[in-house]
Amino acid sequence: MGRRKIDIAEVKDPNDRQVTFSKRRTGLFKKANDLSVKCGAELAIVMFSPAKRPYSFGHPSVNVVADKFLRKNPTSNYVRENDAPDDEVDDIERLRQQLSVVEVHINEEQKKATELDEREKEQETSEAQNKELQNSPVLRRMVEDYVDAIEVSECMLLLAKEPVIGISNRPICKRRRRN
Amino acid sequence: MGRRKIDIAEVKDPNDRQVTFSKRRTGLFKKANDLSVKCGAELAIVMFSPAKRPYSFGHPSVNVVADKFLRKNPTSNYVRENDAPDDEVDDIERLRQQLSVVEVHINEEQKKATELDEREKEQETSEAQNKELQNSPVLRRMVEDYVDAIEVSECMLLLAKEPVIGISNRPICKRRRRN
DNA sequence: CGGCCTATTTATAATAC
DNA sequence: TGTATTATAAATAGGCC
Repeated sequence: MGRRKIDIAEVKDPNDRQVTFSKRRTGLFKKANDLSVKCGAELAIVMFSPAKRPYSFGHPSVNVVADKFLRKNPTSNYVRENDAPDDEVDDIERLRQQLSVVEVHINEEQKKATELDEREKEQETSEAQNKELQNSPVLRRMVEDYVDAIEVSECMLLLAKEPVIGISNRPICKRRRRN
Repeated sequence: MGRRKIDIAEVKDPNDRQVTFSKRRTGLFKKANDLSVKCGAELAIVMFSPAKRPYSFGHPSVNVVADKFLRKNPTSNYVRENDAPDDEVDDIERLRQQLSVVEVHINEEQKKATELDEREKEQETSEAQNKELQNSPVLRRMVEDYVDAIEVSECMLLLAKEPVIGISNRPICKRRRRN
C-alpha cells in the first residue's frame, strides 16, 4: 500500500520500525473503530510498541470487553473475584483463540506460496528449472507448514464441536515428521 | 475499498452486518499480524461479533499481552494475585488509552467535516444556500464535537505530561454547554 | 514523533456460487 | 458462513517538514 511493495518481515532499521509502527497502529485503531461502529461489535486492543510503550483501543472500553472475555477465558495470571466453576465452553473458546492465530498464519503461507508460484510462471523458466524450483527446500517447507497448519486447525475445529474435558497443553495432533 | 463508497455507520441488515463483520475481522487480524511481525510489537485483540461470539488474536498470545497490560492498568474487575502498589505511571497510561479512543473520533469528525466542505464546493451553491449550510445544525454539531474532542485530548495530554495523583473518573475538562 | 503528500499496494463492497 | 471475482475506496511506504 505504498510507493513500493513490502514484505511482511521485520523492519530492521529501528527508526524506520518505529515510524511504521506508529502509522500502522493508527490504521489498526481506525479499522477497529470502523468494525465496532458498522457491526455493533465490542472489541478491545492492547499492544506494546517496539519501545515497549503501551497503547490500547476499546469499544465500549478496554476494561468492559476484557472483563467479558476473561470471564469466559480464565487462563491469565489474574484471578477472578468470584471464582465460579469453569464450564466446557472455556475449552472451546480457548481453541477458537488459537484457531484465529493459526488462520492468519495459513493465509500468510498461502499468499507466499501463491506469489512464488506466480513468479515461476512469469519467469517462464524451462521445465527443468521449474521442477527444480518446485522441489526447492523453501517451497517444500512452506507447503509442509501450510498442511500442518490446516491439520492442526481442522483438529481444533473437530474438538471444538465436541464438548471436551481436560484438554492438556501438549500438541493435540501428531505432526508429520520433518526429515 | 469496495465497489461503492460506504459510510462508517451501523449496517442495518443483520445478515449483511454479519458478513461485513467476518470480512473485516479477517482484515483486522491480518493487519494485527503484519504489525506484530514487521515491528516486533506485542499485541492482543479480543472481540465479540454482532451475534456475541468471541474472537481473539494475540502475539505472542492474548494472555501474555493481556497480563502485561493489566499489570500496568489494574482497572478491571479482575484483581491481581500480588497487589503491588500502583505507581503514577498507571494514571498516565490510563489517559493514554482514552486518548487513543478520542483520537479516532477526532479523525472521524474531521473527515466528515472535510467531506461536507467539499460537497458544498462541488455543488457550487449560491452564496445564500452556502450560508444556510454552514449554519446548519448538523455542521455546527460536528464542529462542536470536534472542538470538544480536541479540548479533551489536549487536556489529557497536559495531564499526561505531569505526574498526576488521584485522578477521578469525572470529566477532566469542563465541556462547553450545548444549547 | 506526528503531519502532509502521492504513487502504489491492499482491503473490501457487491455479486454470484 | 467459505470461496472467488473485480471495480473501487482506503491504507500506506517513502520522503519531507
